[in-house]
Amino acid sequence: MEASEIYKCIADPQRLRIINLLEAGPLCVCHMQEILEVPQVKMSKQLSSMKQLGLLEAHREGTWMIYKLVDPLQGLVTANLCYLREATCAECSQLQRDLTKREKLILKVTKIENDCPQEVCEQITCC
Amino acid sequence: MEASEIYKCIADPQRLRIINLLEAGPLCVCHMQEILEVPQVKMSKQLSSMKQLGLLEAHREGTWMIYKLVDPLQGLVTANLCYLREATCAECSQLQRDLTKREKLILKVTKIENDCPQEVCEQITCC
DNA sequence: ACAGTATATACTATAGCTAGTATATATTTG
DNA sequence: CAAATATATACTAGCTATAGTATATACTGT
Repeated sequence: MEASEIYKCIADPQRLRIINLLEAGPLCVCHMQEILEVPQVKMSKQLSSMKQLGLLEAHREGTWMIYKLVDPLQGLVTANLCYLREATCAECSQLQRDLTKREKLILKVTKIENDCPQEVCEQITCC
Repeated sequence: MEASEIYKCIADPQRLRIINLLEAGPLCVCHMQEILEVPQVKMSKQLSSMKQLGLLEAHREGTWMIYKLVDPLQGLVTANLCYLREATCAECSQLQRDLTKREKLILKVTKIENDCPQEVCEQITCC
């Protein structure tokens, strides 16, 4: 994976937000969709292109597809995420807001609705 | 300047090479052209788009246009350059080779031909 | 087997990017 | 002012990326 491919990927704010979310833990498509508020088809296409690129991997759990960052994640991506989370710009604060939204969503689906893949729910109990 | 604009800029290997070169000191168009071996029109267009974006600034010295990175350079750009210069990938070693080529070219135009803008030549004597 | 939910793919239209050719501008030198 | 050098811009064609709509697939529960 060349640096330029990674930059092209994170040059799209939406894709950067996806990486930011997944860096905090695996998620299924519908939850990412709810957090980022994008149409299903767009989310699905972005995820599949990022998987193709080698940044993400996915597995099925029932009807859910759970995506996560490849491990170990490219150092270049990590370095940029770290930088952006500390920085002050419109995009950067969006990333923070997404993480907050993620926390709330996981709590909701875990404790109230119990409508959540195992792998995602477990994040709450173990963190 | 948003992060995504910066990423879109450095997602082009050619533009990244330009930034890499200029981070080492100001250069005129024809010298960058010689180092990167690209047609004049391409070089000129890329430089002007990067100037428009706010990453570069230029001034004229005779028939030469001297470009340099804005000072202070966006931290995000600096951080990525540092990372890439240490990393091992095709693009990264190209950056190193460009810097070497730059050294040689400046030495040549300064000492032998004396065909070099003042600002560029001075880099050799003062470093 | 059927209905419902979650996700992916095919297809199309369109917008944005890039390269290339030709031409223009700015400056210096004779 | 003419010629030479360095750089920029206008215009065009081709390519790539993106969004949207419709449809398909995979799985679960009844």
